[in-house]
Formats: sequence, structure tokens, C-alpha cells
Amino acid sequence: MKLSKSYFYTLRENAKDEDSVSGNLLVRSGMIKKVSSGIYMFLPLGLKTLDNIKKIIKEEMDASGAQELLMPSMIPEEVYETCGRVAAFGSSMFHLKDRYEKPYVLGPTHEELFTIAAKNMVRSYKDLPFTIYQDAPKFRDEARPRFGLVRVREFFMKDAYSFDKDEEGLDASYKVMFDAYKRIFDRCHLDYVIVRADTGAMGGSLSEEFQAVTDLGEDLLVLCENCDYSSNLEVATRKIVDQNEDAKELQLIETPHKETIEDVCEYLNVDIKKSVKALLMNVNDELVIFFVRGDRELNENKVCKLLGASEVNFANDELIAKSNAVPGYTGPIKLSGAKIIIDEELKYMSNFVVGANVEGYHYLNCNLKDFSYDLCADIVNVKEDDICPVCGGRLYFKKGIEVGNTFKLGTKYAEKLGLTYLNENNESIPVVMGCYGIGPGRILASVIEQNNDEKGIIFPLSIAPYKVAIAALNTNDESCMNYANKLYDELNKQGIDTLLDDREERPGVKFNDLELIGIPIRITVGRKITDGIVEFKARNNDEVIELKTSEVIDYIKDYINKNI
RNA sequence: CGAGAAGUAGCACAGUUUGGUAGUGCACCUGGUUUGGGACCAGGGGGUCGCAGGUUCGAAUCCUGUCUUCUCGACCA
Repeated sequence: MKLSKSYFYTLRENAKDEDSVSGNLLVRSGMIKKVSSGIYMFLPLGLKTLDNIKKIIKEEMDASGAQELLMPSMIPEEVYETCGRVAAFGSSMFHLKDRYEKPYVLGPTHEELFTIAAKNMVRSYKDLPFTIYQDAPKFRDEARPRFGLVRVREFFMKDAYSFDKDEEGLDASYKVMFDAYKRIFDRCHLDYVIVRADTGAMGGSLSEEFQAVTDLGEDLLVLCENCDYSSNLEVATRKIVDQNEDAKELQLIETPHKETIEDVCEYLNVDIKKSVKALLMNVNDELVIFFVRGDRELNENKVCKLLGASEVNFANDELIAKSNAVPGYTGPIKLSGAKIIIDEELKYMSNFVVGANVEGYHYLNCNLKDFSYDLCADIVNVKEDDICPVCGGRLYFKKGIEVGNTFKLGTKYAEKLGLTYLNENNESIPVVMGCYGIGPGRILASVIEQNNDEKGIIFPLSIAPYKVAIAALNTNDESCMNYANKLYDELNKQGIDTLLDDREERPGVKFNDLELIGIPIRITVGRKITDGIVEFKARNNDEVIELKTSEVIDYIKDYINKNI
């Protein structure tokens, strides 16, 4: 690309409607432009970068033996009815109607269509296994699009689906895809961790997420200092420290106007870890009271799974009135009128503070023997400094952007949509599926979040829109322009994507723009061209290296080979 | 969906309190001087002030409605 004849612009100031570093840099470098909330145009430079990411994904998918196909975006609503997912997606699905009032949706994900596609050809165990994938737009009506390309309403997703005859087959297919994913993210030079995650509404037995590590991330990742334990907070567990000691005598104590557990503990001068608080919740329109250590928070995901609910909300006064609980002073002793669930941690605590179900009173020295409960389970979020369930090391948090996800789906979709095969004994068996997703746009945003400085983006060579930028400083000087053009032609001819800044701009403008858009290698053709000397500068390094024109191409090729 | 803020030139903003027919910086065009880190001088083009209605002799400014965007929360395979 020669800048003087191209669609190319940059902005000097941040966009006021972008809330992230990557979003701002993408907009300022002219790669994307917001059309509406969560909807972006990809301009030439942005599309080229996105395509480089997609190319890596496609190469690894094809190398893994998967076959590419393409599903439509506009899909009859009935396709999603079969598995009850119209309701499951609810308002996050875009709906539209044709001229005969027939309802369609814009596909938010494609499990059903891939399952139907598999039905077209699977008859016998001899037809399995295989993996098919696409790279296609997805539409989700997100309540709150955010952070540039991180959370958008229309986005590309590479989604792959494996089909096997049994669990062992799935394990093998899954591993092939899992390893391909690791190569993809490695090649994108992404700093990422793989965490265990919730299988959620997708169903299935195993879900692992590839999380790009950045503070912008919306997911909390639980990691161990000592071993490779890693888990999304939603399913993270901890080893509970046994703090049992001899039970002391239960004691009622006045705690006037102390309605939060923090206030109570401060008033009584008790460590908050020696207290138990109550959470009065509405689960399927029934009052459920959860008891957890004072400094813990309820894990909604764990609770939903435990009780088979789809959501958990705070109970209203009407529901609370069905029990003898006193908000602010709710305790497990002599509590009735509600289901009582305690966190398993309480079994290892002694002599703790609890509410007394009397306005203005708490108990000191409560123990498990002092009350009864319906269920005991792990229902809380892990906290930093909790103990690793695997090795006993210290747990800590990082934030991540989910850039990829692999699922062992099992037979859920195969059963509902009738995808079966005949085995050696002529029996009809449901196909075992896996599904695997990657968001190229999120990779782009994450790479920029992880690789930028005050001047702009610092792209890795593998995904940069151009690997080399030639800054021709003196557009009026014939020797400068002749050489710059010659180098430009030769590099491109050799398959090295190169950009030529031949605009009639001052050097500072060129340097700033090339740094903003993050081109990894800059060749400056300036005054010394008359002596046959140009400059080489890497975007991620301040060092400027003078090269003879005769050695430039070899030097660039060598640098790329060593750093890609 | 709840709460809050904001929509004025391609971009970032001022002007709104106190109504008098629109301005600054960047970008853009012309000429000149410059030319290794976002140049300077001179001249110039570009806006139905989100939209609709109302009040008024007169509305960017006041009132009502509406749309959009952003922030916090809820939601998020």
C-alpha cells in the first residue's frame, strides 16, 4: 500500500465514545469506525489485520483436519425452537420476519445447523469422526456493548464442531482442537491462560476457556501460585482450612443498629472470618436462606446448579415474611419458614457470630450443633489467598477476555435433533459432539490491549497489517523516492507485506502515524540515501540500526524469521 | 431494564445559567516559506446547533416529546 494513493487516515485525539485503550487505538488508527452501539465497520487497515488473524486460525483448523463450510446468518426461528434455545437466549437474540410474517433470527451461534448438517451425511459408525467449521458473523443483542471490539453485537466467530461415535472419540477430537487452539493463540503472540469454565446453557461435560490476560477483562480467573490450577471464578473451588476448636457457650448479645456483617464484627471486635452472614434469596419464587462466612459472596452459578434454577435474586419483603427471618439479624438458630443452605466451610468453623432473628441481637459462639439445615454445599466465590484445591498453594486472581472456548457437548444436541448412527451391532446411537469457538475480533482487541505504548499499537509480526513500513522522508528527492519505490516493490514481490509512506508530509507526521498503527518494522529512507544508507527500526525497540541498501532485504528477512 | 450524563463543522470542544441568528483547536483547500519527530505566515471552504412540536417579534439557548450515544448497575452461550 502506498499511503499517498490509499484509503488511510489517523486521528490525533481519542474518540469520546470509546472506553478502552484498544478501542481508541483501533479508531484512531483508522482500522474501525463505530456505526452504532456494538456495531463497527472494518476499514481497510483493520480488515487486513483481522484477516491475518483469521488466516492463522484457518491454517491451524485445516492442519487439524477440519473442513470449512459456511452457514447462513438469517435462520428460521423454528431451528432454535427444537432445543428450547429461543427461550434460553431470550432477548439477546435478534428477531425479524419475512413478508409472510414467518419469523427468522440472526444466528447467535450455530450448534443446531451444524447438527443438521451432520445429519445429512452420518448414517453409520463408518462415517465418523469428522470436524467441520466456519468463520461467520454472529449476532447477539448484548445489553451493554463495551470496550471496542471486546463486546459487540455483530462479530465474527470461528466455530468448529466435532462428531464422534463415543466419549473416547470425543476426547481425541477435543485434544486435536485444543492443541490447534494453543498454536493459534501462540502464533498471535497473545498472553493467555486456559481455565476451567462453566458449561452453562451449552450443556456438556467439560468447558475450557482461553483467556487473554488483561485488566480490561470481564472474567475473573483464579490461578494458583504453585501449580497449574486455573479456573474461571464461576466454577473455582478452594480447599477449606479446618479452624475447628472447642465449642464455647452460646451467648446472646445486643448489637443495636448493626445490620451489616461488617458493622457487627467491628462493633463486637470480632474477625469477620469468625462470622456467618445470611443471604435471603428468591429461587424459583421460593425463599431460600444461604449462610456463608461473613467475608464471602454467594456464587450464583453454583447455587443455580445446586438447586436446578436458572437465576437467583434477592428476596422481597413479601417472600421474607414467610419465614421468621429478621433482615439484618438473620441467623440459622431456630430459623423456620425457608429452605436453609449452608456453605461447606461452616463445617470447619467454630464459635462464630450469627444473627439471632431478633431485631438488634446477634449470637456469639455459635456452632454447627446449634442449628439444623437442609443442604450443605460449596456455594461461595473463591477469594484471593484461599487455598488451591489441587496442591494447597495460594490462589490469586487475574482478569481475562475470553478469546476462545472449547466444549465437550456430549449428546445433548444429537439427541434433541435426532443425529444418530448405526453401530457394528445395527443399534442406533446418538453422535457425541464437541464445539469450539474463537473470536478473531477479540483476539485483535486483546493483542492491542497487551501491546501498546503512549505512541500507539505495537503489533506482533504475525498479525500486523504490514510487516514493513518504508518512511520516504524527502518526497521531492529523486534518489530517495527511487530507492523507496524499488525497495517497496522488491519486498512485496518477495511476499513481505510492505507499506510505503510517500505522502508529502513532514517526517514527524510519518513517524507518528506509522507508530500509531503499529507496523513492526520501519525503514527510514532519508538524507543518507546518497551514501547508500537507510535506517532500520523495530516498533518494539528504540534502537536505530543503519544498514547499507545492499543488505536491507536480507536483514529484514532475517529479522522476520527470528521474530515471527 | 433501572439510575445518571451528553448530542453544536470530519474530530475534540466552547457558547445554553441571563433568548438577538454560531465560535476555538486539529483536519481540509489556495499561495508562499519550510523539510529527520504531529511546521509557520496569509487567505479560504465547510454547521437546517440530534429530530419533532411548543413559547416568543426572535430559540443552539426556555418548555414538551422523541431518537441516539456514553457511564454505573442488572443481564451476558
